[in-house]
Amino acid sequence: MRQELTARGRERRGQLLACAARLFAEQGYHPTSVADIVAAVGVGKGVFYWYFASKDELLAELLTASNRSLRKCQQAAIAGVDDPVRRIELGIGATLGWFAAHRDYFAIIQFAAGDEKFAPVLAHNREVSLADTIRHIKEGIVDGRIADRDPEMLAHAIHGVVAECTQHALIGADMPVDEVSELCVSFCLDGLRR
Amino acid sequence: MRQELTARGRERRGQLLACAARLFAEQGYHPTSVADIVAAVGVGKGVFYWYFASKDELLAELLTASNRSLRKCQQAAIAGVDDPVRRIELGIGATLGWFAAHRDYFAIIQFAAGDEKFAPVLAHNREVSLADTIRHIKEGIVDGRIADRDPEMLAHAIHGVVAECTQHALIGADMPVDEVSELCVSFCLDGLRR
Amino acid sequence: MRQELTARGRERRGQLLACAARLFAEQGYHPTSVADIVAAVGVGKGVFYWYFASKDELLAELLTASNRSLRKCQQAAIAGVDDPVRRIELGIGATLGWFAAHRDYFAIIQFAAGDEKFAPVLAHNREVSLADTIRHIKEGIVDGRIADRDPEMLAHAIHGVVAECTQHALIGADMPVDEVSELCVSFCLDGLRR
Amino acid sequence: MRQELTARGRERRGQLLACAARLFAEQGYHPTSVADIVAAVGVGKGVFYWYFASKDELLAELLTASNRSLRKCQQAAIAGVDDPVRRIELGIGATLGWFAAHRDYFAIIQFAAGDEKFAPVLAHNREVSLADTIRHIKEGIVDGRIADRDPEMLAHAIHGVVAECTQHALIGADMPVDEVSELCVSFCLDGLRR
DNA sequence: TATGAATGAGTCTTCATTCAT
DNA sequence: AATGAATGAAGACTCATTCAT
Repeated sequence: MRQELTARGRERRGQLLACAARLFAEQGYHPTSVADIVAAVGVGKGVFYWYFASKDELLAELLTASNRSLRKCQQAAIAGVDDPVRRIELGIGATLGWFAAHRDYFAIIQFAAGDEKFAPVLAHNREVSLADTIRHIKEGIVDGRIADRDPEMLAHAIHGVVAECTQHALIGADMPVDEVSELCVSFCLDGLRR
Repeated sequence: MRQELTARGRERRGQLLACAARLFAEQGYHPTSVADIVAAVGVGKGVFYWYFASKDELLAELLTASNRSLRKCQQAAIAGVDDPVRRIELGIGATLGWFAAHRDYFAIIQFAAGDEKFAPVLAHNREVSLADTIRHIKEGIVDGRIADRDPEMLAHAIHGVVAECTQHALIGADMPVDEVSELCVSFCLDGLRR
Repeated sequence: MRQELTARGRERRGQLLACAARLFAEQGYHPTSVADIVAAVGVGKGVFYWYFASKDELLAELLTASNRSLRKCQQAAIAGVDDPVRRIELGIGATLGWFAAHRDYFAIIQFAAGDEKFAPVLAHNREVSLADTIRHIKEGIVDGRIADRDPEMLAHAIHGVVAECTQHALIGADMPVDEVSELCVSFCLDGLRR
Repeated sequence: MRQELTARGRERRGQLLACAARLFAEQGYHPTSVADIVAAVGVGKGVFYWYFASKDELLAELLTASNRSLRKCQQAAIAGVDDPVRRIELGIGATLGWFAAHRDYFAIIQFAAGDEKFAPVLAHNREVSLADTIRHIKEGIVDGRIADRDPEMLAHAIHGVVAECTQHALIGADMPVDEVSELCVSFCLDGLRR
């Protein structure tokens, strides 16, 4: 809505975003009312609508902002690494690390995935992330390091492993990132057998 | 609410359940009102509350019923099979097959997973299913057919692969079950490498 | 919204319509909240939306219903009269009589005329009424009883006279209908001069 | 609010007035927010309240200013004319001409006429204008040029004709002022008959 | 003078649930 | 078993107005 904000404005906006993220993660999106959010920040109701067009828009922004942050993290992790398999390993680690540091977002993303209205935004985010993984896989196949199967499906499989392990081991069981990461990596690279 | 239902009553209840499932899958849980459901069935609003204590309860029932059905399907698939690795393969195939035949439930389960109120029910369902997988994995480890790593994490990894591939390949891309199944199995068993 | 209503339902609907009309006339449309209306009827807020899709829709219905009533009155007045000039006279009288008996509607119609959203509905009502007047005028011209000028403009002029005199003499000054009617008729038929 | 304004101040005030008039005419009074007005002028919200005590006050000012302008126009038209009938003719023409040149105000006045809050202001404006017309009529009656009927009612009738024809022929159909004027005059002076 | 930010009462509307018949 | 009607708490959002700077 607003394009140019004063320093104070940017801060308020950030407060609202952060507060909303926390409340959404704690109580869920629908159970959290705009009134709850502004009360938590300690401002009037109008403030919310000065900075955001709607509650939905705020969530959408949370989604895109978190995705931006996650991708930045992933890309920093693989910067300068040539080996595609190694890039996959590092990407998995970066993703797990990011979620460990931003646990709130996991619940938010999971909610959004189950809602008709936000699924499209998430789908787009996922596409982008997937495309990266697919690229690494294709390079790996060319190099002969990765078995020659449908790269898209393989990418999905990796994402599935990471998502599930994030939820169970990081969010649920609070295991150390490295350990979880190692398990995901070894499962993805070597599978069950031996 | 009712314990004993007439034949007609059981049918009504079934209609409501089926109609609700369809509408929840199409439009989402919250966007579907009780009024929508009874209108779709063509009955008055009171009927709904004759058979269900609340809208939430109906969803919970949908969740447990679908889980019961899925498990039955999985168990039928592995009945009489001794090889644990083979049991895992068959379980994956059965799961994918079930979702292919009950696509509506995928959306419903996904919604429930993102909702504070229903996550517990799902978590329980998942526990049960996981326990099965873990058992197979442990046997496989004892047999020396499966690498000796944390069986719980491995089970989660498998579930993640199946969930993601269900969503992408079955629901999204409408690929044939066998093909998807084969890919999931080979990924889980052999991993990416070679 | 509802199509089939029980007797009780029809009554409620009528109460809401009548109450709303009174309040709109007394305080204006915008200053009257849905809460005011249901409170005046003594029912819960949901009842309003059981019978009407929105506050706007209720007003629209008030507008069309009142128009229907007015037209019925006008047509009853001229039924069986052949002389077009006489029909104009009788139509003017019927219109004034109707407004005298339904003073509330005058304010409502006047409000609606000034609102972008309802002007179209009114415009349509006016078209219909105008068409009648034009027909009479044309017949009068053919008969040689009425001067041969643009019938549409003449019809508008008559409507203007009636509207203004309704507002001033009936609503404002509470003059007897017959007297006002006579003045309108003589003005329209004979003009100012002598 | 302010009594003495700088040149720049007067200009700003004028901009706000003009912009508001345009927006009110285009979208209606209530649908136009103060935010819309200041955005259209390109200033901050505070500016509005520097020059006007409230949105209502701005509209009231628009109403009185437009009335002042209209009256000036009418009086210029009849200046130095003795014949009362001729003065009526000229007044009608001047009124139609003014509205043709200030179409925006028609919608604004029409809105105000239907609003409890502004009707009084308009009523007063109308009184003044009516008084003029009544004076001409009375003189005409004394002269024997105008039939001896209630001058107030006659004045209202004339105003009704002019209002309706303004709306229909000028605003709606965009007919040339002279033509509309001639029709109004002939209707008012001669009526329908012959 | 001017601005961006803040206020908060007030509005419409939805909907799960209950009730009288 | 079933219905149409009723309830009312709760929610998102608007906007005229005010304030700190």
